[in-house]
Amino acid sequence: MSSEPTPPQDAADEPIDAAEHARGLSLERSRRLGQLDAMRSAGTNPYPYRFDRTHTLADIRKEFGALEAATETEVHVEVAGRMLLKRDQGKLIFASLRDRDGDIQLFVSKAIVGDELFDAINALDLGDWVGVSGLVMTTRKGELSIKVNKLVLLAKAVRPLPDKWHGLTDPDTRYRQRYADLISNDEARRAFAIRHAIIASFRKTLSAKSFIEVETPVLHAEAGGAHARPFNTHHNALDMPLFLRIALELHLKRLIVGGMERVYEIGRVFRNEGISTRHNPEFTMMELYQAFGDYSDVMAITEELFVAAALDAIGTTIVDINGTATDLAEPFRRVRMIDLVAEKTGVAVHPSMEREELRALADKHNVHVQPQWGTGKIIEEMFEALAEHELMAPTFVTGHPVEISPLARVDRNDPFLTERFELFVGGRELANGYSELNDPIEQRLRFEDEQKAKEAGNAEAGTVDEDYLRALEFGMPPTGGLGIGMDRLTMLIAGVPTIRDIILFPTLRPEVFE
RNA sequence: GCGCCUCUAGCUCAAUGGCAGAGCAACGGACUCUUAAUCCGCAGGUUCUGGGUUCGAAUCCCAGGGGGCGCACCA
Repeated sequence: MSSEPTPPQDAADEPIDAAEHARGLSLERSRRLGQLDAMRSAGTNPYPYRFDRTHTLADIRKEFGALEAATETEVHVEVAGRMLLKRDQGKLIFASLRDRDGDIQLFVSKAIVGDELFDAINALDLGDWVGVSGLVMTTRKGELSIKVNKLVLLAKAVRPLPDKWHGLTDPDTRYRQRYADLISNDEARRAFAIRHAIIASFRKTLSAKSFIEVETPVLHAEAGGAHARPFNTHHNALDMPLFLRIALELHLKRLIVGGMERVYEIGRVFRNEGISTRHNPEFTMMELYQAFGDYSDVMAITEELFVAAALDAIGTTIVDINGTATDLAEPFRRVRMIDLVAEKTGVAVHPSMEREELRALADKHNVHVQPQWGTGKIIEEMFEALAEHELMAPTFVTGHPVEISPLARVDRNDPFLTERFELFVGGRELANGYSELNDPIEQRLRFEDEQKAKEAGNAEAGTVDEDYLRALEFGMPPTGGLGIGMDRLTMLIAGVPTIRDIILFPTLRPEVFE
């Protein structure tokens, strides 16, 4: 409002020195900042506090999308959005306005708004936020429009938008200036809408199954629940080292001990490892635990979650995997890890075999075996080297050796294997689950093996978590557990090739501002 | 960490050893049904940074920085 105090503004405040003043961007910013000063001098706040709209742009399109061409209505609406395009016709201006989920054309006639407002609208820059009131209409060509009566600037854009047709293409700029990417690239907006829909779908599905959503600590005294290098941090008041969590698992299972029966968490985990098209140092996991079930129950839940998420996010269960249309609604293939290795090597393998025999087989297939690896680890390495990357259609790989699965329960039919699965799609691991080990005596032995591996120099190995063992000693019912990589699932459903396209602000080196 | 590629106007891109250019955006002008509006005019440059070769470097070489891809790491 005009009575609001306007802080003193001076163009000389701008940190643009005289030598730079003639340069393109500086010149453009100066011009727009000059508009701000002029508005303030005239008693108008270029950044007003609020605007009440009657409709979103999608509302208008839904309600009036069927209007015939050249229709004038008496329906008065108030809308708000960012002005992205402007087509000046002399005494008529067409502009494109966009809000969160729609767009619409503004029809501005000099005869209706008068000379002063017409000139003000003409002086707006692409990128400015505006609030508009007017009547719903269609043009002679049939374009749904708002015949503008009044228009107010809601926020001035001082920087110019990216190219109106090509948007932003430079990956560096797209990730660093995600705001500009979202303004100018439809594909970016689409990917993050899909991400939201998937997470919302998970919550809906799990709530319907009586799962409770919980939040467990991100700061851990011990980084357990997976094999990965953690980020280290420090608590000042307690003067103690802490780790950012690498998994959600051990706290959620404590809640199963506590009797919550069905819990899940969707949360960020942190792994201090390489960055690639499939890895970001912080990423989002969904883990759930269901009392009285085993790994077959959580495999079924995995399929159900995937199908519902795809339907909710993109309206179909058909997704593209490396150029092949694949229906997620079909039951996922199930195959044991040892059978995949046998298939690739032509030799039946099993963790009970002599280590030397497996090592020779691995050598033959150029899998380099490290001295501390046991038979189970050798089998897994052969699986990863020979079979994993070829698993395109969704495949549950099951029966991981005990050696590499310290938290999973031994297979009821084979003491060398666990009741575990990993889900692979497009050659990538998307999920991991098992019948949870709930015998505290056996869990202690498994932890002690981990501790030995860590002391032998394996930085990813775990340690003995005494509190977790104490929890198990109170008794954990039979439980099935599942973890799903939400980022990779989103990549699959959105059909994007890199994890940076579905993480709003991926990890980058810090930008240097001069 | 290693290898390959890449970095030019606000944005999208040309120029491959010989005068740094175009489109969009901006600026000035024309236009009352356009929609990537159109048309006329004008302006905008530390070619990522530093060094070198050369009569001459955006271009070739060296070093550094950002980014991409691949490898390694990621049980």
